Amino acid sequence: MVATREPSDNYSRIYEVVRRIPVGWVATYGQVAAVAGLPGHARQVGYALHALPDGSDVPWQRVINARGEISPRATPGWEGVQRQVLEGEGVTFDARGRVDLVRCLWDPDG
DNA sequence: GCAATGACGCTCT
DNA sequence: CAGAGCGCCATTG
Repeated sequence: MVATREPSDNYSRIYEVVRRIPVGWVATYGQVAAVAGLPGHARQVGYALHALPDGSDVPWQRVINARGEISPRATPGWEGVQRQVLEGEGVTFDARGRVDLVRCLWDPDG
């Protein structure tokens, strides 16, 4: 049943998926989009997370791009903070400052 | 309703 | 592996 779901509802769907990301794991925008039911809408995922208010219960910090890099936000140096936060959760990084997707990539099926 | 923007993804070089 | 260009689609002005 479908249902005329408003555009904002799509955002909620993305938030739900991000909330399902366990600590110590990370997911890519494309993955979140696919799990949320919006394959190919990776951009909208980033757009939705951008609209997230500060203090939300959505760990949007665990969402990164397909390359395992932290997308540069409007706040300069934020990616440095983000990296430390993820490290505190148990996420491993490589010498290039990228997340080890082979080790910490979240598996939506599991 | 049209044009521009955007926390991206993929492919080629 | 790294960098640049093109494409995708929804939201905003």
